[in-house]
Amino acid sequence: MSGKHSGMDMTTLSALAEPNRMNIVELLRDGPLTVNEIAERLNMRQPQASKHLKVLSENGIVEVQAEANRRYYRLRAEPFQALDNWVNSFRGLMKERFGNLDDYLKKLQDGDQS
Amino acid sequence: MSGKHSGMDMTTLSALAEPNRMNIVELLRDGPLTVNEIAERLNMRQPQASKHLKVLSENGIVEVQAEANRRYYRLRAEPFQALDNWVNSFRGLMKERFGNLDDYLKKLQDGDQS
DNA sequence: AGAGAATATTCCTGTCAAGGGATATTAAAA
DNA sequence: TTTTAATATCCCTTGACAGGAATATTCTCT
Repeated sequence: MSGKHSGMDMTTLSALAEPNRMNIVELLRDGPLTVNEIAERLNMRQPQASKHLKVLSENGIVEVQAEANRRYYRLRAEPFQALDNWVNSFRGLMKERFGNLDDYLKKLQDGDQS
Repeated sequence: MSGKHSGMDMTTLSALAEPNRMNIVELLRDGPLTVNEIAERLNMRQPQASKHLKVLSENGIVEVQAEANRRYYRLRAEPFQALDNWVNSFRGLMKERFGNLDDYLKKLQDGDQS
């Protein structure tokens, strides 16, 4: 064998690569929401919302908390930790190669909070 | 309108979500390589390597440097910076919500330098 | 138990992207 | 200019996946 694609979980990336799912993730930044709330705010139909949430769920990006009739979906930390860790493993390489990465990052993280 | 999927470029994610392309990215960690070298080390055929490199190129993940007959592909910093920035924008949220994110991250980034 | 809300699942269909193979392009060397 | 190496592109087929619509499931409340 010859192609071991690092520790980064591919399914996390492909799950996030779908626009609607990305929208869901962005939406859940502000806290847990039910399926209908999600579907409504992103104006997609409920079944599609459920399907996308299922994918996100299967990849550990969200978790469910059943409460009466509703199901609250919330973000989970692990996949973001893993992603952060993976991206940061490139930092050393890029720092020497491009130099100003550190400053660039610091500027972005400080100023840009849209 | 209602679903603006943040500042994170979706194409970067979908480009990285493909196993072969992820392998290429991992391979290019150690420095620029030609198409044939890449194809060879990942035992894929040259045309597929070229195609994947084209996708990575179109998304700014790699850049080309022509040298005589060969074309050296190397990683670019920007997409990783953007990704890092995006992931870090979740950090605050997760820190309060999960508490131990900071320590977890610090541990990972310190120990794991494979 | 029956009605109704909230959510999940199934089936179908269309689209898009990846691999295979052949071939076109570009540049170097003879 | 013909050959040869390196790389890119084209066509075709196939598989994965997302949306649409209908339906099944689960829970709550009366």
